[in-house]
Amino acid sequence: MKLEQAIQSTKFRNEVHKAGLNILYTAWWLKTVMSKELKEFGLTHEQYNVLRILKGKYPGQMCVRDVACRMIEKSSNVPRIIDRLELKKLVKRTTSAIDKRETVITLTQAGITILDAGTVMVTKAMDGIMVINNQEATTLNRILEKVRTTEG
Amino acid sequence: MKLEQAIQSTKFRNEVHKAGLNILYTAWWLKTVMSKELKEFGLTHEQYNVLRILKGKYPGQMCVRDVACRMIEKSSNVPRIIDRLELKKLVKRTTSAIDKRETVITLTQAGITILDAGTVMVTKAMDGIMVINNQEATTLNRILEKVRTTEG
DNA sequence: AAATAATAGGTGTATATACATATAGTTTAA
DNA sequence: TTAAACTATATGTATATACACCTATTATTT
Repeated sequence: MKLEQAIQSTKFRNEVHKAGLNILYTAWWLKTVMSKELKEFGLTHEQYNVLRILKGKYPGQMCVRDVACRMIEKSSNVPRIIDRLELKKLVKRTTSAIDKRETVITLTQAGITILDAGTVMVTKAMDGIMVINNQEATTLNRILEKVRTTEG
Repeated sequence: MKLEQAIQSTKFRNEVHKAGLNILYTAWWLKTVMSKELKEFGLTHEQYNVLRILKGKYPGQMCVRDVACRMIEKSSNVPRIIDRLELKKLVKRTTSAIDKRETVITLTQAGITILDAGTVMVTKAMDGIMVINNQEATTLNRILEKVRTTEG
């Protein structure tokens, strides 16, 4: 669907302004698709991301801060997302012996199982809907990173 | 900042997968920049969007449904966003005389004033940070719309 | 005309974001 | 070595998202 139809507007200051709205809308759309796939596993998009990050070091562990700095949305409240994962017994929390300030998060077997199942679905869905070729993706990545040039 | 640094990961299935994450991260980044600009006006990003949508028909009015279908994030709970705008006296709610189910929303003078001031700041910020040229923006728009081909 | 369906908006609940503050533990420096 | 600064995590609050459900009103059907 064209952006004009999606937000019922044709008034953009210029192509750059339109690109900003297009990025926001496409991100919302992607998140919605992912969330729908994850629903059958009782996972939210954000819970899934935390599990995926933890898997990156599995069977090693990560502290809350390590998870947080790998999140796409930097303002995510990781302790609270972990609360919910812990309730569902998908992760375990322990206090680090080396630095008692740190909380060490461990993926449980149930966590691995549900993550792998979710990943199959999400990957299939993404490959099915993001119908752009490799060259287009490379161009997209280049321009998005140029958009963020002034970052930080 | 490169995506790899931003989310401290270099493992992407392919360029398309990376593009998906890049879209999500860039969207979060854009929203963060906008929200910071709007903070001095006591507006959230979403409240600002509702005001902007209402301005599109000003001095005409819009019902809640008309606002909702123009929102970038379609799952936004518009009645509740309007609750907050009404508390700040930036909009007024009245029941439509023609169809008593409809709630008609009107921008107040205070709403127009704060919206215009916010727009100056947001526009300046966006023009300052989105340093891509017209051709790049056009390419970006074309690819993003191709990404969403399967939508609906 | 009465019953049924459809629609608009509001409300409840769980989760997440955004940000401020609190608390415990660690490091540094006077 | 004690005080001060810093760090990691948790917690509190307001707002938003996502989605289900309720109520009032309007449209449709029989």
